[in-house]
Order: sequence, then C-alpha cells, then structure tokens
Amino acid sequence: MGKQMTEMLKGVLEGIVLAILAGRSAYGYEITAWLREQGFSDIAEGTVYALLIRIERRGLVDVEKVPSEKGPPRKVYAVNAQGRQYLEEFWKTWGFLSDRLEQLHQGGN
Amino acid sequence: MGKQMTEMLKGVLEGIVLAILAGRSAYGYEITAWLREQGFSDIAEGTVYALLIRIERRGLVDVEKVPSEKGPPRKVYAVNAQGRQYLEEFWKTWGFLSDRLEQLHQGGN
DNA sequence: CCTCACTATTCAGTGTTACTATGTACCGGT
DNA sequence: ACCGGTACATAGTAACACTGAATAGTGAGG
Repeated sequence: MGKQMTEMLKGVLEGIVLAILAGRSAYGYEITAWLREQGFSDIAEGTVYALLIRIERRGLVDVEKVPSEKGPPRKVYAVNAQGRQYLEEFWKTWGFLSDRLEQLHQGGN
Repeated sequence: MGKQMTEMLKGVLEGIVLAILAGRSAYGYEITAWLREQGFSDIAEGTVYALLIRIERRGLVDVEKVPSEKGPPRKVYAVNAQGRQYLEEFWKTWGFLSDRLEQLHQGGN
C-alpha cells in the first residue's frame, strides 16, 4: 500500500499489536510475520520492534526472554493489566472514529 | 479526548475533511465547527487550516474567496476530480484497516 | 570450513501529521 | 472605544512509522 496507509496506521498499529498480544503472547518476528500474512505487506520490521519497545517502556506489556532453537533468544511479550485497560480505551476511541466515518461514508457519497 | 485520539486522527482527519467537502463545499471555520459538533471536541482550529492548505497544495481541492458579512473573507473549498480519486483510495484503505480491526476485536477478545 | 539463508533484535536519521499557542483582521453591538 | 464572534495563518513541538543498516545466532550446502 502507500503513504495513506502509513499515516493511517499511526496510533492504530499500536492497538493492533496489543490486540494480537491479548489473544496470545508473541515475539517481534512472529508478529511481523503475522501482520504480513494479514495483508499489511509493507510494515517494516523495524517499526514493530520500535513499537514493542515503546509499549514495554509504558508498562503495557511484560517481557520474557526465551531461547530459540533457530537463532538468537526471543523476547516474548504479554499484555498485563495496564495493557488491557489501554486496549479497552483503544477500542472505545476506534469505535467512535469508526462510527463517524461510517456515517460520512454512507451519507456523503 | 486524549493522546490516543490525536494519534489515531493522523491520516484520518484528512479523509474526514475531504469526505465533508465531497458532500458540499465549505470553509475552514465552518468545518471546524462541524467537527466539534460531531464530538471531535479538541480538534484545534489551526489543525484544520493547516490541513486545508496542505490538500490545496496537493491539488485535491479548488478554492474560492467569498466575502463574508460577519468577518474577513472566507476561503471556500471544493473537492475536484483528483480529490475525489484520493478520497476513493482513502475509503479503500480505511475499509481494509476497518476489516482487520473488526476481526481482531471479535476474535481476540 | 565458509558462505548463504533464515531467524531475531536494535538503532540513527527522516518525513508526515496534529497540537499548542499565538497573531492578524474584519465586523456589529453596547 | 471596546469586546465578542467570525475567519484565517504560522512557528515550534511531540509522536509515530519508515528507511536502511548493523548485529548475532543457527543450520544446510558447496
């Protein structure tokens, strides 16, 4: 996709990753791969790692280092209570925005 | 709202404004007022004006100066063909994102 | 043994976007 | 003359995703 997607992902990608982690714990490489499968073909690896470090610093996730058979140790992330609360607010904000846009899309065009 | 909304608006606000203008032509002050009515309570005036100048420079809208009875002249914006095309892509991008998030919201939680 | 491919993480520098906080200017009512 | 409402503009800041590269461990093939 293009620049439009890049800009639209701001503030949303964080919620997406947290939502993934709310389903089950995962590590960066895994999340990146999953996103690519879902069609987010141009999300850079660096972006995901930077995001993970950010939400870790904010205390939204817990981290555990797990050795890998095929490479350097993995950093496995899991949402904690604070992260779950943040995610809940994320869904509220998204819902609000989604509703307005739905209206605009229906009526306007 | 909070910081979450601020970040989520990036890349979306542009589409919102274009969608409004696709419904009917409008000027900055009017758009700001409308957004506030819709619940975007903390969108700064400056933000809208900066955005309008941006999309004008990109050639997505046509501008006409119209004298006002109650103040300085209004800059009335109208989407042109290029803007309509951009808006179409915006809806596609939004739709894609909306679908993924819908899935995540259903399944994950 | 050595390189290649895959796994896995990190980081410096850049561009875009929205917010804050102003400033300018025009008008009508008191 | 002053003030509030209308209307637009801008310099500086913060946050976020991308680019492009570096670092490191493992196993397979030549």
